[in-house]
Amino acid sequence: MDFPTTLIKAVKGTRDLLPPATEVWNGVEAAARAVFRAYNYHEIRTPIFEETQLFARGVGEETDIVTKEMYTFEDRDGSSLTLRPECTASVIRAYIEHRLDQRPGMQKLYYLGPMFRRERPQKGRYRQFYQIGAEAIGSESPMVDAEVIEMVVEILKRAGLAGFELLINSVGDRNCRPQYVERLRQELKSVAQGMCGDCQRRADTNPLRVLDCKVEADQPIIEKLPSIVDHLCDACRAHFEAVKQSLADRGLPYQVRPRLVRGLDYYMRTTFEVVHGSLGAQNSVLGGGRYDGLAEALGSKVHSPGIGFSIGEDRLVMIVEGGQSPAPLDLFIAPLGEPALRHAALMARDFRESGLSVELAEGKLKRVMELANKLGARFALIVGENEMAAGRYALKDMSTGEQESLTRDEIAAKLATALNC
RNA sequence: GUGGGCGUAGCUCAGCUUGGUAGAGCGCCGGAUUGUGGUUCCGGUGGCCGAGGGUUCGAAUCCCUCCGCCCACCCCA
Repeated sequence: MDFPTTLIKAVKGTRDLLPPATEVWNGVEAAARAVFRAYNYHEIRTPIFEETQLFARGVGEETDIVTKEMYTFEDRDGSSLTLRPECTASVIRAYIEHRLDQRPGMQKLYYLGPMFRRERPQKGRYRQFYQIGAEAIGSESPMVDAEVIEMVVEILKRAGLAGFELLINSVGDRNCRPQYVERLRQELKSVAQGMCGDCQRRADTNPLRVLDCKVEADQPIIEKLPSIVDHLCDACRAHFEAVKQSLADRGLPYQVRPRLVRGLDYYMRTTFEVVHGSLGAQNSVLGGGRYDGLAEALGSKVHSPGIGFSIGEDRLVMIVEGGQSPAPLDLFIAPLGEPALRHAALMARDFRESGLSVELAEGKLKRVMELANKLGARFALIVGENEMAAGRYALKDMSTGEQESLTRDEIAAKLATALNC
């Protein structure tokens, strides 16, 4: 008998989510769905892969994301497909394709599911990762920005997260941003040589990223660089002020971070991020922003301004985990002997039908009681010959050890009261 | 793509410096207790010591190569 010498394992950067961790994932997702519902967002499910061009156009042809960090492959007919690295482009594509702009009001859509990136994995960053996100399409109002931010904070709270910080910024629009970037580039020409190697390179290739440098020695220089919030055009400044005002009205604490510059071309005006200290180098739990030109870039004939965010679910689960325990088992049934087993199977079905989680296992009583304990059962029900003859069964409360002899109706009533609280 | 750390039981790890044929705790299984769990006690199962090659009488241990995982960088969706 030959056994394979190399075990097949989950591929690099992917992982299995096992119970009881999956309970935490479901808890986070349930919290998100509840909040989405409260804000009148509705779920959209887009394909997990798309034509490569969608992401290339949406994200920017020249970015690292497109050139080397996507899961791109050739289909059998020669077309280039890509596993979605994010969902915003897909949502906008669907919005255009199905003329959702013709539907009444704004489109408020949410999604959740796996995304893919082809990078070296590290803490909180996997090749298959999960995002929960939403897009509000069809309005430029700063009130929408604030509501989206309020909603995402509500999701985090509802999911059980505490101790996070909300960071916001405005990156301007097509008018003022290029001017600011040029200004920054000029400024860097004189100071860049005093900075770290990465920054010297970025000063040319991607000046905005210099602002995000973490090298300690560079910080004094960065402090003196011009800030984007001082270079917004009138319209962008008014928008930003209105967003901040609305956040204040809503009692949402935030910090303005002029150095919060999202890397993607399509972001305009409001950008935001939530960070949490326990995450290591990848400390961002969620990011989002306004993308008023994206729909046009993807071929929309109508102006479809939007704002959205996506939560890194892997990271959120990582910091929420531990606070929640797996769902307990309501009832464990221990039948003794063959006739009791058949009888118990029917009892199990009835209790399950009434909404309880029920497990049933045969074997030596000591053995199955041990199992009941390990499974975290709230109650154990012993079904033996004595019980069947008497029509009264032994119901044991596993936490107190108390046991009483009850009829089926009494058991049902007792379980209902004990478990409904 | 680049750098660093780590691969020994299901899990967490010791053993490696100074080579002598594999350990602990937890878990799992059984017993003390023929129909009663948790605590306790006793016993047991469990390892191609990541893979391949080399040195040696002898390698988990020393050397080389490869693979995998983790962390960080680049970048960030």
